Amino acid sequence: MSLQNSRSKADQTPGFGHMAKPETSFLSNRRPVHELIADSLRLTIMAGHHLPGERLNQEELASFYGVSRMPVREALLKLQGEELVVYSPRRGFAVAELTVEEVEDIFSIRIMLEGLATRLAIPHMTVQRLERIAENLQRQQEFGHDTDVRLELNREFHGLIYEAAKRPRLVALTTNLRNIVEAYSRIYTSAEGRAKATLREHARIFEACQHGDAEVGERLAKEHLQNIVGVLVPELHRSTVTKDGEQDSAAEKELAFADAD
Amino acid sequence: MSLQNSRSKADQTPGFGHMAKPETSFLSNRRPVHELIADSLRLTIMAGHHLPGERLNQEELASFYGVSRMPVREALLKLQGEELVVYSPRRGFAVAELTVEEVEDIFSIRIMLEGLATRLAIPHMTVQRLERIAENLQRQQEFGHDTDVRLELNREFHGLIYEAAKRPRLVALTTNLRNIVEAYSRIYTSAEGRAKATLREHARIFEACQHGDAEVGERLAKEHLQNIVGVLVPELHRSTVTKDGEQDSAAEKELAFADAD
DNA sequence: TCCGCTAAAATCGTATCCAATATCCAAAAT
DNA sequence: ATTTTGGATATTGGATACGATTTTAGCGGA
Repeated sequence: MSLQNSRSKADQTPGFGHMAKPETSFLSNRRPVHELIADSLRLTIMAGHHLPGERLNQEELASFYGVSRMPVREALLKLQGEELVVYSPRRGFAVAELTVEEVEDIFSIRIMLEGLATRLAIPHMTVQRLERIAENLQRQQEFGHDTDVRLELNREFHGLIYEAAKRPRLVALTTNLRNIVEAYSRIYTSAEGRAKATLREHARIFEACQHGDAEVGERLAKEHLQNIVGVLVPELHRSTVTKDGEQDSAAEKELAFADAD
Repeated sequence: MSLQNSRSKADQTPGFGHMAKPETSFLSNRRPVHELIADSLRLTIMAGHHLPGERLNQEELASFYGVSRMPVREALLKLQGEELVVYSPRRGFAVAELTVEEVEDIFSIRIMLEGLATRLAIPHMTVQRLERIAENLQRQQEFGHDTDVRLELNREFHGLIYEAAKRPRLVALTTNLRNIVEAYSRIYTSAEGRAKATLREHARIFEACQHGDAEVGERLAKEHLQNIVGVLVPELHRSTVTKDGEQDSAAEKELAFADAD
């Protein structure tokens, strides 16, 4: 399991604007414990530290975080709303498990929404934003060896673009959809040569942003995601379907995830 | 506040398939209390019985439902994940309040997603499903006078179509987006002559389903939603912006919602 | 191997308690 | 008359303890 995590970049409380709090070291923070736990759990699930299907024992989590069960339950409920965990009465919570079809489903939605977001964003590009994106691309080249860092930079890259669209709901949705499939995307990012291809595709999207060409940007963004599905889906099929067409055991699934890291 | 509500048609627990429970009269049900409360609150918010921005007092809700505060808080957390309520630390929960821009944002997403869902659904239409849709249309003509019933039938109509697309995630997303703007849609549905226009548009979408014409169906579904925004957005502007360009007070907003019912 | 039974564990909810923080209203000051 | 301040009150966030119910796991036997 992950260590205590205090970075709240992934903070997506949709409601009131209440920020500018001096961030402290986890349990001494002003934010409610259930939010900190929700954020931490979200990140560990996205990072694949909790495997899909894994049961989430409330007592265990409570003692791990050093809190009572109540804020843990609250955090889990919130994550249920985000569809990162599933809930079954009297059986509790488990990390959401996606079929290959659901992954495809979600990606096809992402293709539409992120294509739209890119197209809407490009006309609003400022010099400052382009600089920040360029700097992100630089870091992608430098530090893209570690999967965790690469995915983090990836989120930031697309986030910087989509933000410019000035469509908070659209951005929130794409973020959520990305979160849901993030654990599965790790399989893709470790695939042969895809890291380099991703970098190339990002660079071309950036060029479209520079040139202000919204149509091209949209097309490239869509193709980018399409390429990911194209590699990811066969890989998922390969790692979750045995010769007799049955699902893998949890152990084999764990293996598939382990070698993706 | 609304009475205790036991219809769980809008039940959209995304996780495990755990249905087929004999529905009883609210608190004597087997389902966890926090789920029942979440469902009830979701419906009352969608019905506009809790106005946007209204604070949701936990103690009050607990005593209203005759339970302790814990399941109420859990229900609120879940609804926060669905973006039907917003949360602010130490201040609690309030019904989510959308700006006109956010309503437009959400509708433009709905147009894409529901257009896609309609197109994908039409090739999978069965005779049984077409019959059910036809029967729904019949009821729309008969019982469409009451806004609540009309919106319920509306949900069912589109739900029946989208279901056929066999894309559970896509359907779940459209359902959620619809839920979020439902309270605001009430303003639209009460607008002059829109009820009849909606019926006509539904009938034409149904014809496209019958003829198996996916492209036409998609176009009609999109136009249908576009027509709704076209009426709704000016109406929202009219009812939330004063002559000097400032926001209305809560009292005036309540009025605007009241005459929409 | 496959049942069926029992024991252990986990969930769900109540009740109660307390600290921290908002909220509200009245008094004071500008 | 409006704004500011102060303090009482209400509400939230969380701990803790307890009980009821339900899963789950283990184990012995056919």
